Amino acid sequence: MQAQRVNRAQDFELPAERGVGELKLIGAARSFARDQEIFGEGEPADCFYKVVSGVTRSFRVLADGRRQIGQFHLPGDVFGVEADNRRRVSCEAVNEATLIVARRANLMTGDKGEAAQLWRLAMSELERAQDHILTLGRRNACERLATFLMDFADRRGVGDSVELPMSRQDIADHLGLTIETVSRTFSQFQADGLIEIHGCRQVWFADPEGLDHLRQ
Amino acid sequence: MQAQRVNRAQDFELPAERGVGELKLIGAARSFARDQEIFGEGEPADCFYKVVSGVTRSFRVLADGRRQIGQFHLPGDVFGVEADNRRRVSCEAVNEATLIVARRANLMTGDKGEAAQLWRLAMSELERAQDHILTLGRRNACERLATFLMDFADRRGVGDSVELPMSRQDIADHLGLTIETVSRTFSQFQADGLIEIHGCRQVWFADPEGLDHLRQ
DNA sequence: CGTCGAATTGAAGTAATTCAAACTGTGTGG
DNA sequence: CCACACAGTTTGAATTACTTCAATTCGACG
Repeated sequence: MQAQRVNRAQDFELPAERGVGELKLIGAARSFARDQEIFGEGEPADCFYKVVSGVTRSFRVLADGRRQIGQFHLPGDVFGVEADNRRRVSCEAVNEATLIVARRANLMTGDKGEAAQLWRLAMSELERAQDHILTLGRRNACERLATFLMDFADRRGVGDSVELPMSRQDIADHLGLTIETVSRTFSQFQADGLIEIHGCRQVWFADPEGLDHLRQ
Repeated sequence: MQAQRVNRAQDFELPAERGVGELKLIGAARSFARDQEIFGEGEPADCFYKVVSGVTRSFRVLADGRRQIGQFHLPGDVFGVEADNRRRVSCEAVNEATLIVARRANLMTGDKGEAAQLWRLAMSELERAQDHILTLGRRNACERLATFLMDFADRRGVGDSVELPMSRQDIADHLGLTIETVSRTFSQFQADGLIEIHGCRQVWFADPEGLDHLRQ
C-alpha cells in the first residue's frame, strides 16, 4: 500500500545451510526495511528467497488499488518460485526482514533431491492456496479470522499465544475484509472470551477449542 | 452436492498420446456420468486424470455442507496431482465425461521431460489458484461473474460465445456467491447489453470490451 | 401436454462496508 | 519526564451488497 524504500538493502554473505528436509539455498542475505518492496508484479523472476528473520507478504492489486495478500512468509519459508520468468505477484517486507536470495539457476539445474524439494515447495503453496480459496469463498468474517489465527499460531505460535507481526490492514487484505470488520471481529472474540489481546499484536488464546470450533 | 452414481464407469483402452508440449498419459479411459464422483477428499491419491471429453469440478465442502469449487477441468486438462498420497479435494463429473486415468508412478518416475511437464502443470494450477484468490477476496459479484465468463471463454469459447456446461449452482459455488446472486447478475448483464443468454447455458458476448472492463 | 428440476424474480433481512469520529500507544522533542 | 504528534486501531451510525426465503417461470423430457 505504502512502499517506502527508506533503507537501502544491505548485502552480506551467508552460507545458510539448513537441516534435512529443507531446501538448501546458497546465496547472499539481504535486509529489507518495513514496507520495502522485495519484487514487483511484472518484473523478471530470476531468483528466489528464504526468510531468515522477519515476515513478508506477497500480494496483487487491482487497477483501483484493492489489494489481496495471498500469503505471509515466515522464517524458514521459501518463496518467489514462478512458472515463467515474470513475477505474477508483488512482495514486500511486513517488518524489518532478512532474506537469503538465491539465483534461480542454482536450483533448477540441481540434483534430483533439489528438484523434489522444489516440488514439495510448489505443492505446499498450492495446498495453502486451495485452503485459502475455501476460506475466501465460503467462510464468514468470524470463521475467516478464527482460521487465520489458528493457522498462524500453528506456524508461529508459542504455547497458547501468537504475536501478529502484521497490521490489521494486512490481515484484512489477506482475508478479503475491511480493516473495520477485522477490528470488530477481534473485539468480539475478546468479548466472547475466546482470546485476549495485548497491545493489539499479542494474542492469547483463552479458548482454543472454541476458536477451533468456529473455523467450521 | 448431489452425487448420484447412476452409471457404472465403463472401462476401455485408449493410447491417448497428445501433441508436443502436452503431458502424455498412458492409461485406460473411463466414462463418468453426470454428478458421478471421480475421487473424494481423504481417499488415496494413486493416479491422475486427463479430460478427454466433458467437464469435471474439484471442490471442498465444510462440515455444514457449504461447497467451494476450486476449479473446472476441461478437455485437455490434467488434474489430480497431489503432494501427498491423500486427496485434499473431491472431484465429480459436471456432465457426461471421459477421462484417461494414469497411474501415478507412470509419471513420477519418468524422464526429465515428463518431470518438467508435471512442474508446469502444478505451477499453472498454482497460478490459477492465485488468480482466484484475488477474485474471491477483492471482487464483487459483477466482477466475479465477468471474470469467470471471460476466463471460461478463453479456455472454451468459440468466437464471441461460450456454452456453459455447469449449472448456476456450480458457478455460484465457484465464485463464492449464491445461486440467486449469480442468476441476478446474469440477468443484469443481459439488461445492460453485455451478453445474450439462450437457454441459460449459451452465452453470447454482445459487448466483450464492456465485460472485460468490468473485470477491473 | 404434463411433470420436474433448474433458473429467475421479488421482498425482506443481514453481514459486511463505508464514512466519520474517538481512542490508543509509541516515538519525539521540549 | 511530560506533552505533543501521528499512525494505527477501535467504535459508532448509516448504507449497501449480498443472502435468505418464497413464489413464479422456464425448459428439457417422457
